[in-house]
Amino acid sequence: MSNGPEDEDGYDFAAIQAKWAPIWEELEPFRTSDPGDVRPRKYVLDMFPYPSGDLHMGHAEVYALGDIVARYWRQQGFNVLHPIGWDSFGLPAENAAIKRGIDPRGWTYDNIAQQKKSMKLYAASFDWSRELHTSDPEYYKWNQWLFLQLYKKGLAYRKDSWVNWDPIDQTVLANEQVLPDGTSERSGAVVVKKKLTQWYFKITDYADRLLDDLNQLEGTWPTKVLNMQRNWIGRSIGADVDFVIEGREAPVSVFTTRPDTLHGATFMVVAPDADLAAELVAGASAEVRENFAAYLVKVQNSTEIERQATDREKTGVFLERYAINPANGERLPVWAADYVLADYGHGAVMAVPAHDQRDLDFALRFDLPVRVVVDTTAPVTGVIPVITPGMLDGSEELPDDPANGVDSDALDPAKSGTALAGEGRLINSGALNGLTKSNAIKRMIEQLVADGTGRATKNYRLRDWLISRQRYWGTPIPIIHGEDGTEIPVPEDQLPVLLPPTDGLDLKPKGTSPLGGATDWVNVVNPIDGTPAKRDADTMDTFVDSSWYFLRFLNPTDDTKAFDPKEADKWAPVDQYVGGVEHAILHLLYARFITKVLFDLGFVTFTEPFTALLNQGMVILDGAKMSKSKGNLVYFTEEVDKYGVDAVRLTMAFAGPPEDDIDWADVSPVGSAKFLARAWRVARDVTSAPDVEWKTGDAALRRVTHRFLADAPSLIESFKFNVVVARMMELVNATRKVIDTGAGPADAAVREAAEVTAMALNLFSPYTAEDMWQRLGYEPCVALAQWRKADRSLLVAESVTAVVQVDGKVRDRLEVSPKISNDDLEVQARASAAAIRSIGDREIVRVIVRAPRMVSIVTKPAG
RNA sequence: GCCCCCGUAGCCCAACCGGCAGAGGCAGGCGACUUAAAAUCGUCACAGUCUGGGUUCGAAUCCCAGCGGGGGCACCA
Repeated sequence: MSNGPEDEDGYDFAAIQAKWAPIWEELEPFRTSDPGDVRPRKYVLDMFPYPSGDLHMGHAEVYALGDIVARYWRQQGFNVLHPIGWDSFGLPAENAAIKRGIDPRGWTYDNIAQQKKSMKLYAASFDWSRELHTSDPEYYKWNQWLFLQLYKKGLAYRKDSWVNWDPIDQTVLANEQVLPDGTSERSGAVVVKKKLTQWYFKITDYADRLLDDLNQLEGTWPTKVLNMQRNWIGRSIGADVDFVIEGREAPVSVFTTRPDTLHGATFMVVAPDADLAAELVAGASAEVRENFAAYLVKVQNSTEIERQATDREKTGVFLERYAINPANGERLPVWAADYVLADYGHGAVMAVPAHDQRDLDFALRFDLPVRVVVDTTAPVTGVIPVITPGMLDGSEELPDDPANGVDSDALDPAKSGTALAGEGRLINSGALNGLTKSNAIKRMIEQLVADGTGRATKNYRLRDWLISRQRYWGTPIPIIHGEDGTEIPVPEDQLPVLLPPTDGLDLKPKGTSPLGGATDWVNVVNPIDGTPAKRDADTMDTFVDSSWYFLRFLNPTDDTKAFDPKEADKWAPVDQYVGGVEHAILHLLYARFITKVLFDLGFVTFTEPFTALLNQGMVILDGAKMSKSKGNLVYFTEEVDKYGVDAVRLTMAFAGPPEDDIDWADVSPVGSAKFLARAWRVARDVTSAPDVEWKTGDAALRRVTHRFLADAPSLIESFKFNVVVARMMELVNATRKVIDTGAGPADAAVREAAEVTAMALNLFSPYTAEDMWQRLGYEPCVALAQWRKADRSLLVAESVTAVVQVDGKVRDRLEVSPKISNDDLEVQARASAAAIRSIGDREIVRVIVRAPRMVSIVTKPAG
């Protein structure tokens, strides 16, 4: 679509863009720096982009939506901080550099230049004076500072552990970077396990707070994200139970969420890759040791995909050892099996096959006993009589277990193959018999505590955050390793530890960090005793960079501190964060964690970084995610060239609720462009002067205008951007009508409507809005014009339609005054001929009146 | 397996606290302007809200069950 051969005074988006971009560049209307500004503050933040090339349609969406919010608050009289920067460390730059034999710096900063150009054209209302790049030493110096703060607190530590290994990128991955199908989020390679010494942040120390503080965000974060985070942290409440192992001094603890079923434990299982398994098998026969060794090799060579296939047959090896059940003294055989995870709980479980499907599958496979200890039929069938509270607290006798008349075979897990996971009452469990599940859990924990063989405890699905990467293009870890293996943190006054130049370095993935090859850089002198020492050659996960960038925007050029706590007090936390749902877990969880650490260290006074969150959906095409490989890409620059910035932005807002995906095949940038032209022509056609008295204008149009002024703010605040656009269209349509077939272009209400349209359009399509504003006789910038208050007297309609229902069906409509009383309305409704007709000879039993909208007459059915 | 979200015209989507199912757009039909077309302007809606129950004077909206679609987590004890 193009503007075509228009009359000389037609709408031309290209000309308008070319006209206003340099003027805004000059005026810098969105710079936020005046310390004397007394307006209330809002910090609106859009997730910063990774510069992987030019902007794409996803960027077009997020920056369109974030800008609506930022511009809105400015018009509402707030001092708005809306910064932008680049998340510019990371693997794609390095991979591109390797492929083309160039420096990742060049690639990265070229892309940033390209994106910046597009972003400026896109006219998001950013404060460009605060622009930052995480790959600048001025930024990553403070990543290193942050690392040292965590290190001092014992929250950054090194451990030797099984890690996720990406065989293509030749680097470790955080759990969060392994996709559900067991492949790498980055390279797509099948992730394997490898034992390596790596740096971790102790996020698990914060698991409870990260979980519990989500409640504070209820209502301002999407429910979906809150649930995803809760799921990810995955807190389980249960108990640790200590089992004595024959021939071993220290008991072995297991974690269980079902301590009530302890009497039903018939064996124990340890993770084959846990140290405990190796220790226990050491005392076994040569044959078993051999079997175990072979099994372990098999387990370690299996991929995440293989391991996670839930329907695969259970495997395991008996270790020829026995554990003693602390509840009843029974001897339980100890097995090693890979359905038990080494890094969850204690890497060992008590197996209760009757009430856990995995344990049952294993028991049936290896012919181990199955003992039912919860009668799951009890509450359902009433086989056990009603249990009174007195019975539960022990003051009354519990009834015997009669369990007769029940088809025991169908319920026997050993025969049915289905574990009994449901509620029920305890049997075969000594003192617990007759108790419900929850009471039995309580009672059992009390008993374990009394015996000193167990305690209530919690476990988390969340693991510590693995932050080291064996790659070049990231923040060097500020640690020096002494010859004797000691870790020496680089003194803060020696930061930043600069990345060495790439000259002479082999960036190709080879399993160890390329920085190790920078001999001059790696080899240093131990700052404590002057002996030879080596720098840590790993770099940090780039999620460290983005976990605190919102604070750096407050004083991005300060080289004396990461951020200014006074500025943080003023601006932070972020009032409105806007970004893609793909960051619902990783980035948001890390940023929340780091914020809590900074709070504990006294650097900030808040515990959650993002007060409100808007997650926009994805831009897709024909129902499918856009991707290069599928060849269904829509290009940002093409769309912007074809339809104009304003039309693309408006389309993003109008497509539907922001959290829904936008199928670019379903929406119409052409339609958006047509609407913009239509709105623009309204402003062009206005012939009255700016000082015309609005009151003299067409009353009906004024009502439309003021209803819009009254409704739009709450719609914007609840992110119903699509509805606001629809309402703008309604306003423009109404104005057009008055110009063409009503009071005409000189009417004051036409000017008022056009001005309001320009102000509102500024949120979505700033170029068109600015041009309209100027044509209406005002100086730039419309973005700084304050939102007008609706005139309340114009909000009341002259008359409203009241409906008359008889037995729930609409039978008549009455035009009434909006101020009509319930009584008057009822009188009118009872007098309605249509109502009387449909009532017939039936008796009216009830009349419900909701003036001025509705009267409901209820009759008694005839006969 | 566990948790969450969504089903309204051909399509994208509205509908405040339960109160006239339609605000807006796309596609389409018709008309005006035009020699004609484009552009522009105007005009046109029996979809009864996925299905079945329930609550209610009244249900797209609340409750239950089911069907369909989407998302997150998952051998996490």
